[in-house]
Amino acid sequence: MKSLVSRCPIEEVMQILSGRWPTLLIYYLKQGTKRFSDLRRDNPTISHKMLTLELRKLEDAGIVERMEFQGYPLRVEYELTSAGHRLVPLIDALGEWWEATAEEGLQADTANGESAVAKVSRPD
Amino acid sequence: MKSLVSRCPIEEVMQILSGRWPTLLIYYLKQGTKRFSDLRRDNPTISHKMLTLELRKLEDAGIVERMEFQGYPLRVEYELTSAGHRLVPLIDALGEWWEATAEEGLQADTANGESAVAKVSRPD
DNA sequence: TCGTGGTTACAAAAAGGTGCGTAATTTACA
DNA sequence: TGTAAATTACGCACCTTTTTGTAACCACGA
Repeated sequence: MKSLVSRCPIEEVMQILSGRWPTLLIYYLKQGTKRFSDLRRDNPTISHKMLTLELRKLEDAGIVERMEFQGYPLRVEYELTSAGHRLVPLIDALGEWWEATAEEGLQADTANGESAVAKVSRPD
Repeated sequence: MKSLVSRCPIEEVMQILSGRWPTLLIYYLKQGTKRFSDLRRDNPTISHKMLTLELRKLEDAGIVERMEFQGYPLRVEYELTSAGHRLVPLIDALGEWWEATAEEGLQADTANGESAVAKVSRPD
């Protein structure tokens, strides 16, 4: 699933953050340490399997730390690493950008139609 | 496209930026106006289908503007909207965060509050 | 038996690739 | 003079690949 042989750091981050779950999980984890079952409650639509996969991915990326405590039943806690915490404001900024964009976008400059804007092509 | 009924702006942005192409296309488009065929040359591994789909998505999101010039053969140019330009530094910040993280991540740290509890690593 | 965190096998769904068709004009060529 | 080919930016149908969901199973002790 990962070669991560990309020369571009942006490609690499997006490989990690892409999809519905990563940013959502980070969102919940920034509230503090969470157990596996907490995260499932926070986000009831994620499947058991996806949650483990996504957490593993975030762990591998150094965003989340997994702590396993022996005991019965088994207890595992997840929390953001310091890198994970530094990521949070960047993600938030994207959300804010989107909100701002959505507002301005209400007066849709996308005056679509069959005939597009009359732009004249230069002779070439 | 999708319902986009998400209450969370972050979920919405990620829906747009997720995947290999959106940030890559934005990257090339920040260099200036590009034609469809330019973008294919910039990124030879994207299929024409994907390119149209992704461009349409970015257009719908208000990130890219599509300009169609009549003439034969048809000519279409794409460029970032002002919102698109404002997005660029946010994406760049993610890339920088990743680079910084990758460096420090070589010694996978735990700069968080240390619980004295034993931490057990997963078998694998 | 239940509950925790996790794995695996199989099935369904989504994403993506390939290749053909199309428009309106110009050029290529017999 | 007739016509076939090429051009650009796609849409569409079909098929493969990847991702995700479902469900069953595991360990352990209360």
